[in-house]
Amino acid sequence: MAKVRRRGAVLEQAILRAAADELTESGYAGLTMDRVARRAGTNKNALYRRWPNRAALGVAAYKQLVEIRLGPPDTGSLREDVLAVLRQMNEDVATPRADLVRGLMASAAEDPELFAELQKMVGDGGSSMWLTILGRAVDRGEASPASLHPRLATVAVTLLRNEYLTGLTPVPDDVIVEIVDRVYLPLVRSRP
Amino acid sequence: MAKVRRRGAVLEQAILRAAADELTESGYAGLTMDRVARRAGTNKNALYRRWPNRAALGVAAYKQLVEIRLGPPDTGSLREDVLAVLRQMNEDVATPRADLVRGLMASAAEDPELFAELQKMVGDGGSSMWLTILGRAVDRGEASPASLHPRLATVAVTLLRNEYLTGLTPVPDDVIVEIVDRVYLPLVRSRP
DNA sequence: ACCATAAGGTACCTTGAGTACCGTATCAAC
DNA sequence: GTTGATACGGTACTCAAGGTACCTTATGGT
Repeated sequence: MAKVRRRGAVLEQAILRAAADELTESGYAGLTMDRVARRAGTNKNALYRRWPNRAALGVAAYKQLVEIRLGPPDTGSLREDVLAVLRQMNEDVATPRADLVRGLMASAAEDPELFAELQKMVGDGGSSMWLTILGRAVDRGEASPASLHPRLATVAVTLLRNEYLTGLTPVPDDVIVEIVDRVYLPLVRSRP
Repeated sequence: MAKVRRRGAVLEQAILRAAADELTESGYAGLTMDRVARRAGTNKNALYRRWPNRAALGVAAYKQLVEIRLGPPDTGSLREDVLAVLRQMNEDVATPRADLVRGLMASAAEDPELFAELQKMVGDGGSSMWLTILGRAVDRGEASPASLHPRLATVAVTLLRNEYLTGLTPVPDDVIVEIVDRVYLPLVRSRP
């Protein structure tokens, strides 16, 4: 019996891979320690040696899933840039992912450190990206320089995130357009 | 042994009361069927005869907690009105309640009907109240008539809700002021 | 070649959701 | 009253899943 025994980083990656797969297939509810262990071809010990509990593994696995970040679009028009980002996000976050974030948030709330980590991935809103997009728009005269403030710049994502956290995904395209045309564009153009 | 046996609505109220108490004391995680039953002086049968599962009971109990709605303030100034509502909300929703909403949302997501009900309580944002506040502001010339649109009117609550759903509560007062002064007021004043 | 370390294997504890049954108080209808 | 359906109380159970304990064995460093 040739039992090649994986160790360290190799095994860790295998576990994370298994966990991420489980997340995408069955959501956070489907992420049980036994299933992940079995799928990774190992057992719960190996998991608990690395993560203190299910929530921590969940967050780590989720991190794998969101690593694929793309740069800001540059269509030459603020409206198109914003629509592109929101639509992209709406696709990424479609049905299974929203459940996932809800589950993780609920489950990680007990551990402040873990929650903070999750927050970085979910709640941040990527303000630097938005400031880039807006910066270009300011140069083109499409937005006021006063709009270059994180809270203001991320209003569009924040509203969309609210939609899929409190509603059912995916968000209809009309809603996205409404957010952009009735809220975001008027806001960044205005003169405070 | 004089066993006065409660039935129907009486018992139902007792259960809901017990569940609501459990929610405020220990959060959604503390809402176990056994505990609620014991606290209400009954047993799980009585619970399952009324609600199909824990999530449904949780939502029903939560409804009890949020029934106390107050009307919109009328300070004579839009800024003060908005600040008052947001600050009130921030107090109401302080620490335990945010966990609660997160837990319920995650747990109710499987049942669309239940989720919709919860959404009405959490996600709605009370657009009618906001339209009232804004309506007065329009009369005073503090806001543009074009701002009388649900999506636009509720932007402030939505941003605040996002804070306490993705962050840890309570939200610092600076954040509330920032939302009002840098986003909401400029938005409702502007007119393209 | 040795040895601490970390795998694998398995069995276990505990909590909590949900179910099944049974006896009995309550209420309505006759 | 007497009867009969309903629904409450009590208890005991199943099942799934998080988390722990303990032992054996492969692995890689010294």
